[in-house]
Amino acid sequence: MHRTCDLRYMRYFIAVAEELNFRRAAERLHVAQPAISRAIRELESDLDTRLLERTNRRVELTDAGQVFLEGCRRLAGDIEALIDDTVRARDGEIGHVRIGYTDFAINGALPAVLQDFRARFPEVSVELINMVTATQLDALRRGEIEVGFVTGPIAEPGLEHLVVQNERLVVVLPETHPLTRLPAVPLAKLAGEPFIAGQATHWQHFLSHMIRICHGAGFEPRVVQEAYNSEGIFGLVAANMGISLHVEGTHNHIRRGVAIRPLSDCDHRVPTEAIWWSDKPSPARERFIETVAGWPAM
Amino acid sequence: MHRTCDLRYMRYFIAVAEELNFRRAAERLHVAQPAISRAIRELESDLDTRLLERTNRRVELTDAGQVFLEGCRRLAGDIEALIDDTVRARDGEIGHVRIGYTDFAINGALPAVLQDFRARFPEVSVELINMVTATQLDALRRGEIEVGFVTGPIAEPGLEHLVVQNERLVVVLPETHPLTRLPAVPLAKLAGEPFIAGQATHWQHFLSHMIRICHGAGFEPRVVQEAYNSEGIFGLVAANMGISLHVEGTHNHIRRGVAIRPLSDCDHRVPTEAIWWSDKPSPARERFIETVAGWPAM
DNA sequence: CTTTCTGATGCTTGATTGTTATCATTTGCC
DNA sequence: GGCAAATGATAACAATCAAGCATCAGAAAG
Repeated sequence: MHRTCDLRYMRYFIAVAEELNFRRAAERLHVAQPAISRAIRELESDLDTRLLERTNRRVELTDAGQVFLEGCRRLAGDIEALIDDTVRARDGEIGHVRIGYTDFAINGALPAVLQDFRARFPEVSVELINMVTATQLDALRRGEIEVGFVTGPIAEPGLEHLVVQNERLVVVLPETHPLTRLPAVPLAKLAGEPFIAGQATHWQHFLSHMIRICHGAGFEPRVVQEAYNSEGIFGLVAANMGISLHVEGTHNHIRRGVAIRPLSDCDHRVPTEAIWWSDKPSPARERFIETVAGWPAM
Repeated sequence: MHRTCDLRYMRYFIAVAEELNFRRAAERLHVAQPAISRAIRELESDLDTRLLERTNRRVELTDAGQVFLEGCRRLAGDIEALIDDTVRARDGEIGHVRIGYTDFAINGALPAVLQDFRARFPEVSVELINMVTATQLDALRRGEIEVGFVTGPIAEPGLEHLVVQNERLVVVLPETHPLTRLPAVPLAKLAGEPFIAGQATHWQHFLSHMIRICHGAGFEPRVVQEAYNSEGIFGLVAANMGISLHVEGTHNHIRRGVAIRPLSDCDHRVPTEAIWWSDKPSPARERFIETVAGWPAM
């Protein structure tokens, strides 16, 4: 049972079993007939089992040979399939990608990108994990996700990025707030307002945008309440506890009791970026990034 | 994709992928380390796919390598299983036997033998085909059955046999027949009776026994009706159309309207034999014949 | 009885695989 | 910072294995 179950020998055996003739099998395999004779002899010797009952005039399968033949056929097919799968894994046509995403990303183009990707690579399974930007950066470092959709800008060596959204900010107001009467709100009008914001420990990447533009308008935002996520912020605004700033993509996400207004004097944009570790090769991830890059809206 | 999917290389790859260390893999396989390096390189070259991402200090699987590893493991297991199946087919532990049997055999020890065989070799499938002796001989010649249970004696070169039953004859009488008053019937009393017999074209092997013993008692049986099988014979006797001779094993098979009596002056016996083609090897058939031979009642 | 077809065998050659010795690089330690 | 240890890669050589060629032996066919 050493070199026996060499696949070459199995192929030889399949040919002989199908032709029931050593010479024809040899021709089919483009080898000389003695090679076949010896291959079969070695197979039989290693298995300690007669596979072909052969006289000088007739060749026929033994019962064991019949069983072995069926097994060899199955194995030959399995190997072809395995090679195919391996190559397709190399090309990223089968595999798995784990993707982190922020609330901003899921309210933006991410759903459409995912749909496109699943249509183009149906055999790549996608795992989606909601995380804030900072958590995604950790997860990337630990190899727990292949791609993050985060609030940028991110500049870390070894981390590649692709901007997928670049959104203006909007004011989130309680429906009854006086500023809702304006079609667009100047930033300075928010100076004295109580602010609702995401938790400082998790939302730092967005908060730095918020603080920067408030400073640009000459005031420090007065944060009266922190919320865990976008849902929480909108809820607290609806409860009239304050106002907030958010990205414009949130218009996909209307909430009763809340009014959204653009800023009249602020061109600042908050980028959402796909980021990944450029030195960790992952074919499925590359196909995913290609899909992201090819998405027209980006 | 030529010699790549050699199993040796697959085993090498499995070892490296499990150890994630070329040297340890080499030790585990009892070969030198360069052999491993080259095997992996050839695998990768033949598949045109990088399987292991390796620096001088760390080895890790690529996505394609992971897919290939799982496939190799599965294939390695399948090959072991195939070898095992092949050896078991050689030993007749798995396989198929087609068995012909007469009415006499199925009323005798055959059912018990079959039960024993299926208990001992549950993975040998048994196909049972009811045929008269002459048909079984044809089927054997054509290779349509491996074993026949026939009415003997059979003496044909190349055909081995084993006597499984050796039965006295009994008289089959209509319930109302005067001879039923005797506990045992002398043969000569049947001289003038109308006989029911199996079809001459099919039942020749049994008929020759019947005719021989009648001649021994000094008369020629007067056959008034032919039947297709035992059921038919018993039915015609019950219908008072005549009497018949049958083997004693038929007492397993009581029919309303029919009485069975032994012959008082006839020691002649009708053998039922298992027969098979001695020069056609069939491991499952050999196990079956061994079971037949070991059956205590035979 | 010869011819033809079959699979088997012995010998030689070429290819594949393994071993030894060595290198280049990285990591850890003093 | 330099040295030792460990790792995978490489080159050259040796052993093994498999293929080809020529030929043989036995059976069927004419």
